[in-house]
Amino acid sequence: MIETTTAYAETPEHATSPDDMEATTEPPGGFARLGLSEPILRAIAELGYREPTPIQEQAIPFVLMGRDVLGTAQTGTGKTAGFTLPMLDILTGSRARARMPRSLILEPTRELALQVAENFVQHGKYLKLSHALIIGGESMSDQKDVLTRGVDVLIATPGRLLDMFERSGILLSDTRILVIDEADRMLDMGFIPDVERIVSLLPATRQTLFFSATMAPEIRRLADAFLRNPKEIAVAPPASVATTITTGLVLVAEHDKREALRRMIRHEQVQNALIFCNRKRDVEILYRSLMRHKFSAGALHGDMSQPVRFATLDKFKAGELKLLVCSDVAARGIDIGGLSHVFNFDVPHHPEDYVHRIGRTGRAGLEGHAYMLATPDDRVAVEAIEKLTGQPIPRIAVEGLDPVEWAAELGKKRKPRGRHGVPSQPGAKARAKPPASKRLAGKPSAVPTSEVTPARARRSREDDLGPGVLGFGDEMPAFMLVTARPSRRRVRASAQKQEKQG
DNA sequence: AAAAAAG
Repeated sequence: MIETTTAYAETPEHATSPDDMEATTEPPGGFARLGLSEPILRAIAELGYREPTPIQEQAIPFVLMGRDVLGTAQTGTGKTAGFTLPMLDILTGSRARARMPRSLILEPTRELALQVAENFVQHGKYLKLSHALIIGGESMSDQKDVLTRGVDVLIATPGRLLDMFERSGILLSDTRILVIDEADRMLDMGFIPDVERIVSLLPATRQTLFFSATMAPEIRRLADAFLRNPKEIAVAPPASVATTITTGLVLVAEHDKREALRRMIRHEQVQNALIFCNRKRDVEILYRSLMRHKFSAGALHGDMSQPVRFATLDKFKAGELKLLVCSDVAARGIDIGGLSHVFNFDVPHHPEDYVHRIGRTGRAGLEGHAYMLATPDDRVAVEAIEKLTGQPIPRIAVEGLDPVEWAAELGKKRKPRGRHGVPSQPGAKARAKPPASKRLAGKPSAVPTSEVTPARARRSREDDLGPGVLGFGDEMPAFMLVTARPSRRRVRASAQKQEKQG
């Protein structure tokens, strides 16, 4: 791997300003002004925090006052410290009783829960507070043991928390601080009934902090139900694309996607990148493909075991992995410092997901890059994204790939599939021909057949399926490799089927 | 259309 060595404009001596000197020895003035106590100021000074971010500046004093807070903010705005720091301050001084956590933080994903827990450990370094992480996929008895000893802060995903409650492992009657984080995502994922149930188990007299990246009407209704006279705080307009992110869109044929991605990765100065796929199985396929091509890559999606999920994320954060192929499990919240690139290998179906995905880069004022691959079928989804963000995504070209154009409007529909994702057998005659609209459209074929050489097609398939169609060796009949469009998928599917059987 | 979270 070739590392680009940058000539630094400043020598280390020049970089050490009086400001830096002061910050390492004394609490940062900005945070002290917010009313945080000395042990917390010391911890955050050691972490290198200088000045509070806007959300911290606005939220911390009100949380310390015991007010409810309704915050519109995404991760990367310093939101987490905005609630952990004052919570630590409030909780310090008295002790937790067995199985009666004094505060509860609800997170939509396990990775986010872990991240918040790490924040508590760092920020509470000089305090004697305990926490428990209550999430699925890991030993319940270990989690129970911690709870029995008594915890000040419980950080949980809703499913496991309720499970634990039903098994009488937890009493929530003394939980006087509640944080609902990433409320919009909880809503998207259908967790709201669980959240409502959990809230009903908490005392009515409590302090509630409610955060969401957007404040859609449904979210606001929830906030109204959970909060009392909240202080409202907003720091980032929803659905905006930060100006520090360079975006680009590559229109490419389906079978060229992996090749296009590899070329982009090699061409760009990629420090570390998230690569999003829409489906878990595509995460696996792309991950294996990148490994075969000797990239430093890992994979992350919700069907992987929890220890592997955390271990992979750790490695990626530590820089041991350069690329992380992932599903939308990583689209929101996960805070990875200095991510240079986000690649959307698939166009997300929900335009908001695009905003969340690319929001993983271009953070903390650093330059970010967000490139997306689109196939001719993705036109509608791309237009929806551009409409939402109000910014067209500049079209960029990747050298050496077949030029393609958007599919005709009526041709965008996917062919219905038979059971198990395998197209119905040829007997279903309606499917043997392209839709009439396509034949009549008069557009040039998206991929000129003459340019799809058997070698190219074979390479593409091998990338996908390993050895290719079994039984033909290198003498595979040309018709199986390049024919009219509708059959390509069928050939692949049958090859896949053959491989499974053989 | 699919992802996440309780197994």
